[in-house]
This record gives sequence, structure tokens and C-alpha cells, in this order.
Amino acid sequence: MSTERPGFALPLLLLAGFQTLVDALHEELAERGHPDARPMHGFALQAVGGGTTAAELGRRLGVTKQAAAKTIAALEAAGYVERAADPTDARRVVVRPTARGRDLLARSAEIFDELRTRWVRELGEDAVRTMEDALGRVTSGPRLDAPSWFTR
Amino acid sequence: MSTERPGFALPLLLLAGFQTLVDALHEELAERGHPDARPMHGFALQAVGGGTTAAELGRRLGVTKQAAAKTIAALEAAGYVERAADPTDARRVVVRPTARGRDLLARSAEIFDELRTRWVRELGEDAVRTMEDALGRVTSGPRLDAPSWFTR
DNA sequence: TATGTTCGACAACATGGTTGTCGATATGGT
DNA sequence: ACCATATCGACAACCATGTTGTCGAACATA
Repeated sequence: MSTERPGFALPLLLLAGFQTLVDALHEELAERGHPDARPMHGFALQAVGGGTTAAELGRRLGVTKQAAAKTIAALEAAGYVERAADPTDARRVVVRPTARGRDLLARSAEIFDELRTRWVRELGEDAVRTMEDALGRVTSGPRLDAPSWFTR
Repeated sequence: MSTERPGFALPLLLLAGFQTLVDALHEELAERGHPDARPMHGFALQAVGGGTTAAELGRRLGVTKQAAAKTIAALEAAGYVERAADPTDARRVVVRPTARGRDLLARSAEIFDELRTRWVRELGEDAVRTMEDALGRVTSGPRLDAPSWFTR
């Protein structure tokens, strides 16, 4: 008969795991030329992708276009994106990552790979795969609307 | 030779797992007498425990006492805690969960147990245990300072 | 009793979210 | 060609949750 484990530990462990990874990411990012990148930057930049508009970004992040516009302003001030008028539609202002923005995304991907490798060394490939597979089954795809989610 | 899985999926999966559980929790809470409980309420109430003060709560949550005081005000407005002067120290105002607050915590624990059972049915006891054990090893204990963490 | 620390409160501000409104620009039906 | 409608970005006002900094009152102790 198996020990009854309390259910409340699971969410705390998942959150702690996420925090651990993101904290480690930003420690490494700081040492690789992005000392003032913040979790929100990476999320939003990921959602910007190759280029979008404020309204579209809002839809991707699950927030209003006004909120997206503020995020874009912050990202622009940080030098991660630039804005340019769309010649084919005078209403639109296209947002694209700068070279520095693309560098941030590339470094992040690289660091996340290293962190996964670190977990594999610590826990074994099987455990990590089991975790990934299990979470993939009980969740409905990766959601990008994290920044706003908690206080909702 | 194993397939190289990209590292960036792991944090997204962990976050998605956390969100899935907390979303399900609040769906259930809504049906059990707590329709307007929000994630923050549970966290803060958990940190309040049997009773504390604003300054102590701030230390537990890793925020300033001012932020803790605002949180307490919100919790009090929602009817989850009550404040009373400490007869032994005229500076202190003790915060305690109300009956409703204790009910929220009890229901939450109960629902989290049910959710874990649901995951065990879906994934198997082994997978869930593997996940719990693995996360327990790579993280340093449950942190209660979640609400503030993201925007930092 | 004098000094230092802790408590809670208040003010001012930053950030990131919301609604609501607005003028300018596309778009599609008549 | 024209007009109704939808969309885009901007602006204002507000809410929520943090932050610093300051303060008086109450405790603790040398």
C-alpha cells in the first residue's frame, strides 16, 4: 500500500521547478551580456517572434492590445525590439526584435538546453522524460500568457 | 542515442502544470462556496497560518511589510482574515484566519488531494511520484513568495 | 532614563493590467 | 464610388501589487 502523499505539494513543486529554471536562466543571461533582462522580456519577445503588431501580440499573450502596447514600449526602451511603420497598411506599426533581441532569444534557448542537461545529469534522462511526457499529457499545450496570469 | 529534446519546453511544461492545477482548484473552489477566491488569497492565507502580524507575514512572503499590510487589507476585505490588537504588545496587530478562511484552506487541501488522484489515474502513481521526487531534488524547498516573483 | 529597535501607518511612485474612447485607415457590400 | 463596419494605435483614467522613504508610538535594554 502506497504512502498517501498530500496533493498540495505538487503545485508548489511545479512552481518551484519553474522558478528554479528561470532564476538560473537569468543568472546565466546576466553573465552573457544580458544583465537586466527580466522574465517578462523573454516571454514577450518569444511572442513577438519574427515580427508582429501590438494588437496581434495582445492576442498571443492573452492580454488587451493596450497592455501589449505598454509591454512593447518597455521592450523598446530596453533595446530588444524596434518599431516601424507598415508600408502596406498605414494603421499598423510593426514590431521586430533587434539584433540584441534575437541574441537574447538565442542565448535563452542555449541556456535552457544546458539547464536541461544539468537536470538529466542530476536526475537521469528517464526521470526528465517522464516529467516532460506526463506534463505534456495533463496540460493543454504551452501557454504564453504567463506574465499576467497570477494576479488574475 | 536519445533524441535531443529542446530545453525550453521544460519551464513551459512546469508552468503549464502549475497553472492547470491552480485553475482546476479555483474551478472547484467556486463550486464549494468560494467563488471569488483568487490564487493570491490561498498563498497569503497559507502564509498567515494560525496567526501573524504584517511584518512577520512580509518576512514569510519575501516582501516588504507595507506590501504585506496591503495583502492583509485585501484578505480582510474578502472576509478571510480578521485583525485584533495584541494585548501583550500595543504595537502589534495580530491577523488570524476567520472560520471562512480556515474553510478555504481546508477545501483547498481537499481539492489538491483530489487533483493529485486525478493525475495518478491519468499518468500512473509512478510517474507522479517520479515527478515529485525529481522536483524535490532540483528545487530548494517550497517557496511561498510566488505572488510577487514574476514581475521582479 | 536614554537609546535603539520594531511595529503599523501613510505618502509617493513604478509596473503591468483593465475599460473606455478616439481619429485614422482598411475592407466589403450595395 | 460610397458608405457601414471593423481594425489599428494612441490616450486617459483607473485598479492591483509591488517598491522607498518617513513617521510616531511602543517595546527592550544598557
